[in-house]
Amino acid sequence: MRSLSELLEDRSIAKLGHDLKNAWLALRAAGIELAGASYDVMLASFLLDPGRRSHALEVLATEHLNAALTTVADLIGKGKSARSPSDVAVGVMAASSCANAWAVLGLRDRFTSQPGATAVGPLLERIEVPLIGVLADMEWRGIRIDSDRLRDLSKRFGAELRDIEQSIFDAAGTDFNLNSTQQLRQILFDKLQLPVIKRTKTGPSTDAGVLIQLADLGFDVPRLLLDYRELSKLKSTYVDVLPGNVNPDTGRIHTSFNQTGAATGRLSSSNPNLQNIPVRTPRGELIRQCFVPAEGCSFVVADYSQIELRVLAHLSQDPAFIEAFRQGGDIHSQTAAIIFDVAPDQVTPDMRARAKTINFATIYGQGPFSLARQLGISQEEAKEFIKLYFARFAGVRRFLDETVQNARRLGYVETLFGRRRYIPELKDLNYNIRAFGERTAMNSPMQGSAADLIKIAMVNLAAAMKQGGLKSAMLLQVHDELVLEATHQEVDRVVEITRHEMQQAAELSVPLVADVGVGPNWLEAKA
DNA sequence: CTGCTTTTT
DNA sequence: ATTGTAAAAAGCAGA
Repeated sequence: MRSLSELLEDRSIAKLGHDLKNAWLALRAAGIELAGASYDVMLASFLLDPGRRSHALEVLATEHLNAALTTVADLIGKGKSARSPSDVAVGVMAASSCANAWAVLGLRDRFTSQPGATAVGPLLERIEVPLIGVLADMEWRGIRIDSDRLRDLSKRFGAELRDIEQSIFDAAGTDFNLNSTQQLRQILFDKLQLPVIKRTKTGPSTDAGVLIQLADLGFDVPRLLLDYRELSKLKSTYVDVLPGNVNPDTGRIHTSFNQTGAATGRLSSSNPNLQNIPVRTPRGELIRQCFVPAEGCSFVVADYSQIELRVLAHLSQDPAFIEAFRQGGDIHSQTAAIIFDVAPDQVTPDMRARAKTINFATIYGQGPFSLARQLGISQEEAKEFIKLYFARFAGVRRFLDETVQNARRLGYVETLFGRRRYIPELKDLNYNIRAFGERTAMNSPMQGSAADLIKIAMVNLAAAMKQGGLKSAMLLQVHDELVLEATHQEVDRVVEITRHEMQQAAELSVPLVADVGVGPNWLEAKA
């Protein structure tokens, strides 16, 4: 019989690590299927305090059990000099594994008797632990890409890049490293004497906002550079890298979904990150088109509509907001009609755009200064606008104020389902840190509740598809969106089940709406 | 390794 | 008195 680590090398989808999901995948690679999980120390730690730096077993064991565990890195080394786990003597590995098992049991006892344990229990049992297997299945299945098309894009982007590069050198009158902000500063602000718009800690900023302003003043180098930056980012981060992420055994890309990555309760994705695939620009769309379903399948893409604003409406119980969502239709237009006190059909595109901006500003706890910048109005006007907004949505103002007050008193905020996030910054003596804490306190319940809702939907959807004996499956989660692969036969059923499970994840004071689309690639499936 | 910049929701 | 929008991952330059 072959060792587990040999099997892992065969099927690198199963990554060595100490979380339960990776163990699940490793066992599957070895031909052993777990029936389910009952507890996960890492997830328990995450729910008890999502803000802490590490939830690694050895760190938790040191802290709570005063025990020093041997890590995988201790045994095989790190980075390029790392040896294969199969080189470690069986006895050594066994001893380490036993110590780990002991630590898991000790930590579980510790955690279940801890003060915050009552709040954590249901989240762990009903959401996070059931989600482990769902995510393991998604990672295991992976997603297909059109590598030929990406290589073609790489050539095209490369040629374009060389042209732009030459134009910039001509316009600047000298060659330099376009990727070096230091050299760029010298060209822009010393040689060409362009005005400094904004500073970073280390010198004049050259970020996109600055370049746009300089381009609007009629300067060529910043205009060309914006194009260069977009092209270069997309090529080096996505177009050139994604084909190398294809697993040779499966022909698909297997990302990792991290369940303890974001303090709000959102998932994160890495190796590669498939939650930040471009879409905004025409070139971004070309990249999204390269994500394609298996032969004989279509993508089904389901998006929650305005989930964070709906959560806000529910949590705040603001009557105007709730009524707007119950009416249905475009929420930003509805908001505009309420703020500007006009009939819904009298809302102009500009009014809608302003309403949309301030709706987002509210979700993020944004102040008048940045709202003014975004809307292109004075700070005074922005203050008036915010005043008007909160006069119409007094319930939202009250809710946000109470949330911050309670957070100061209790030290934490909570989502709809009791997921906590501690915010020590609220007590900091530094004004900036405190203001940051206040924004965190306002945003986390909304972002976190939305994360809870889609996780519940995912667990229920996986169960429903299994129940229905469907071959189709979830592939990706992108915060408010699910990407599924459905056989042509099953497409209609998958669309309906997905919509149903997302919309019925919980009963709120406003309807939950999911928009579902079908298509031959990720771009075109998005409704 | 840190800072800057960019990508997504 | 003082900044300035929440949450991530990743590539590149330069020390």
